[in-house]
Amino acid sequence: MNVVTVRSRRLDYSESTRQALVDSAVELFTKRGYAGTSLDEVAKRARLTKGALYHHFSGKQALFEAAFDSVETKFIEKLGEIVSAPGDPWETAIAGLRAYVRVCLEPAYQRIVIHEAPVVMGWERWREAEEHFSYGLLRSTIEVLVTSGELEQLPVETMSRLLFGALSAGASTIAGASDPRKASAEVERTIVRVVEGLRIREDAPAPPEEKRSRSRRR
Amino acid sequence: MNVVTVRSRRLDYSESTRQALVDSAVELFTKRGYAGTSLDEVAKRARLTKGALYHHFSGKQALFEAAFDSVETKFIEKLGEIVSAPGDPWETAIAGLRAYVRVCLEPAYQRIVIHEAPVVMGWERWREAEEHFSYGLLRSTIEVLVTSGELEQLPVETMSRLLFGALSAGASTIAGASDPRKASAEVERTIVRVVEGLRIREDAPAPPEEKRSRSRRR
DNA sequence: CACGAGTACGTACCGCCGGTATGTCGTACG
DNA sequence: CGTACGACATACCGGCGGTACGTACTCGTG
Repeated sequence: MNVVTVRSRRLDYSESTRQALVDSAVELFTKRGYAGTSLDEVAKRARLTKGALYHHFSGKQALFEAAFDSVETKFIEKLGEIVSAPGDPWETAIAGLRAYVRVCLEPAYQRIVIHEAPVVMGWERWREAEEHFSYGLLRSTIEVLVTSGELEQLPVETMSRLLFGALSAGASTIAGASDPRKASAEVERTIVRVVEGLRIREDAPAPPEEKRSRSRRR
Repeated sequence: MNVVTVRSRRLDYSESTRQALVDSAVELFTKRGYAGTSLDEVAKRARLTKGALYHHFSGKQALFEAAFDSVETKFIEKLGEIVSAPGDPWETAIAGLRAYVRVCLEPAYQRIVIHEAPVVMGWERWREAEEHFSYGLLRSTIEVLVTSGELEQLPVETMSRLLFGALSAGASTIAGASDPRKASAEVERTIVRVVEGLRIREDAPAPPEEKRSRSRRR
């Protein structure tokens, strides 16, 4: 009959239970952290048992990575549209910056992606995964700004790393602040100011390449 | 006789075993991380048992915090001398920056203080502890720069947080780079450039306060 | 010096949790 | 209609954090 095998109802069910497990994991990891969450809890909250969990995932780490992917894809989609929108690259980049700060306020993103992922997955693997998500977005945006002559000629990779770290710290600050709205405004303002400090202004050309401001040596 | 009771030899021994436990914890936490280290291992490496460990510390968390304090005090001392040295505030601050980047390359500092502490201790408690250590130092340095008119008038707290995050990310980048020396040089150069972007240059006074610089070429 | 008390550990054990091995039920397929 | 396989559930193990308790040594006191 159909050359393309129709996706069986059974597979649909299976996929839905897998998604239920991931959703449950995201919730619990967000609330109690990786170490504080037991697999029995995750399974129970999805009205399943640990057996089902170990059928779909090879272990706790794999479950966490699935939760990580889920959170990333959920929050980063819109961000991609923003920074890839047509218009002045500088303006869109700044808009992306502001949007990302807002994403960082989501508890799930904050705890799972920013705080726990580097520890749970290991920094190397986290870095690798981030290439396809928020960091990759930031990096490509910066690359555009540098090649279009808006930003100072600095190593893109390094600059992206530093800015990414600053953004994460800003997000944590906002989340932990007594007045999040005020903190959010300050972080946005400061971050934008930092980036503008790296902007190339044609009215005052930057000093040619490496230049020692003082007689400071070594 | 001595009015002040002399410290008994027994207390000396006790203190030394405590220190041995802390040293062992620092080593193992650095190599295998918090979750990957068992208390039996820590005790065994110090030629003790878990009983001794639980006599000196209330639990695994408390042991970690002791290790955290140990690492911080060990590496931050020299940094404090550097930034509190007399001389041009800008130059000493930059010197402090470079020195801190080097501290961040220490594996123990990297893993325990930067990566695991916020997760293990909880971000709020980590932030509180950092007030007395590296973050406190950075913050006070920035405060000096702002009040002495070297740096742009921005919220000191926020600026410190962002810079601290950028530094941590830079350290991680260096540690994970295939060519650490090159990466280190790039991070230093970029960080310094970022801070210089926030510097107030009297030859070209910055636009008064908040100002939309809307004139932009493409 | 005798002796009780407190300190500095060691030993034995418990409960939880990640992981594994195995069983069971339903569905697709020949 | 039987059978093989996927989608779970159940039972169990080992390791680890934490606790309870035992013990030896020391110190202060009469």
